[in-house]
Amino acid sequence: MALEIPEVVINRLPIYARALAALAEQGETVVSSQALGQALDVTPAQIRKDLSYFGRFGKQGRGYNVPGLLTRLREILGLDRQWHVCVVGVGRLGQAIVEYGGFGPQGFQIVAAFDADPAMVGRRVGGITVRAATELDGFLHNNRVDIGVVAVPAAVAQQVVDQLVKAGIRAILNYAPMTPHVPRDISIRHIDPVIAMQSMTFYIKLAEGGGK
Amino acid sequence: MALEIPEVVINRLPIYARALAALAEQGETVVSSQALGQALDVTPAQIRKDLSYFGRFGKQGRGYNVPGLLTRLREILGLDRQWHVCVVGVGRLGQAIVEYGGFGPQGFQIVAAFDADPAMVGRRVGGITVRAATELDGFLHNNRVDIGVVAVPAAVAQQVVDQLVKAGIRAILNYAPMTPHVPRDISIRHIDPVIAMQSMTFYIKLAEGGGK
DNA sequence: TTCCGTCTGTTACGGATTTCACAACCGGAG
DNA sequence: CTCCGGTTGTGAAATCCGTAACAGACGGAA
Ligand SMILES: NC(=O)c1ccc[n+]([C@@H]2O[C@H](COP(=O)([O-])OP(=O)(O)OC[C@H]3O[C@@H](n4cnc5c(N)ncnc54)[C@H](O)[C@@H]3O)[C@@H](O)[C@H]2O)c1
Ligand SMILES: NC(=O)c1ccc[n+]([C@@H]2O[C@H](COP(=O)([O-])OP(=O)(O)OC[C@H]3O[C@@H](n4cnc5c(N)ncnc54)[C@H](O)[C@@H]3O)[C@@H](O)[C@H]2O)c1
Repeated sequence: MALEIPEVVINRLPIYARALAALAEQGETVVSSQALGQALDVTPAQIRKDLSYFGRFGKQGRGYNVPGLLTRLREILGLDRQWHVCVVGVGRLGQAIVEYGGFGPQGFQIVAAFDADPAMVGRRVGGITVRAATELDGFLHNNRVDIGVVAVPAAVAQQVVDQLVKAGIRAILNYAPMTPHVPRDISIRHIDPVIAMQSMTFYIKLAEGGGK
Repeated sequence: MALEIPEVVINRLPIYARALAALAEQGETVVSSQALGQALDVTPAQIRKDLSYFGRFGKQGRGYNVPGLLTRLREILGLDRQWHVCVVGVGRLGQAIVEYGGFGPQGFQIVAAFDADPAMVGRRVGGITVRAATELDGFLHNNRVDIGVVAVPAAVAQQVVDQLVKAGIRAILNYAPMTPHVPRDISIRHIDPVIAMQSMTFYIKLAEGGGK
């Protein structure tokens, strides 16, 4: 609406929302920025400033209304709708993703899965039927799909991403161990446990004494 | 050695290393910061600055020696050693992690897996035998384990993290959808596809026109 | 050897992000 | 009704980070 909102702020909002959901489940009705910050290892000022980009949700002397703030955050992030997701690559990882029960309850509905391997096509995985990779373009043009999950080998990931982008996908979740190129107006996030570990080893080594 | 190196810089190094490994495999022997930056969607200045924290690895007029820089980065990150990893929680996700062939070649050896479910204990998964969760403490005290992977339900994740930390683990890769509390000298990274999607929806919504 | 185009390492700058600090505010106690 | 402990929202200050720019170095051409 008004300001340009820093991307780091947007990236923190889902964390806040998740914590608020947990508090709501415990029956908490109000929370201060201090209490929330303590739970999330974030400074209270950070939380207040982040939220202030979007409005004034708290009450001085009290804190924030838990269900109220949760609802607002969900509106801001667009989590009050259903999002359509497709998965490309139904190998080991792709199957695990399709079968994972954690997306649906959060509003991310897996509406299709594609694989290039004829042996995979037609099989039912986690309630949906695997389609041929050749059907990808057609499907995306005839159905609204918001987010594409890329779970193919790195060697073909760029090609798959290009297909998704050309077909009008707005966001990509990439599991392949490479950095695909996407236009600036497409969101992309990477999930890579190896990369995550490889930055932690630096600090382990440092703690051991920097040297050997 | 000298300066305090920003964590963002450390987090980018594995990405550089991965790209260099790909170039090396293609037989490339030199690369400029410009070329590398183009491949990774990072500015050349960023790459040069990042590397300059650690030394002078390039040659003016030429660029960087690919295998040489890769070797140096691997040394800096500690990727020239073998790291011992344990997995806690061998459910769907934990099994997929243990069976995933992508860790070993990168020097991350899964040396043990633990589960609280008696039905799971004793089974062989991906070449290792699942141990009882009660053995966790003992195992960690008798064996060097560098990194713990947490793949248990969110409700018990904090408890598992506490156990790992108390037993002297230095780094944790957390797959549970919550933010466990860890001491400042322990590294932790989170992998959560739902959170990743939940920040992208903000931008999809924005692109659709901010409104509806 | 000299010249030229290229590319690094580094410093200086500016923008982005976080932290600080406090006025304004809230609701309850007395 | 007033006071008080507690907490927000927010500018200003401080810090962190990325970008720009250029001197100096390199290798090849001639
Ligand atoms: N980030 C993670 O946590 C993680 C974990 C495991 C694997 N991975 C990565 O995910 C990817 C898949 O891993 P995996 O273990 O499932 O591999 P896999 O070989 O089991 O599965 C890959 C699947 O992609 C299919 N495929 C190939 N080309 C395709 C195309 N053009 N269109 C559609 N489908 C195509 C193959 O037929 C296969 O079924 C790899 O890049 C791997 O490195 C990531
Ligand atoms: N980040 C992701 O990509 C991703 C994907 C799927 C699941 N998850 C998360 O990972 C976790 C595991 O998911 P899942 O689908 O494998 O669930 P799951 O129920 O199949 O497996 C959980 C396992 O943990 C074991 N366990 C429970 N308490 C334990 C303890 N104290 N010590 C050791 N083991 C214990 C259980 O016996 C079970 O085998 C969940 O928190 C889930 O939300 C994350």
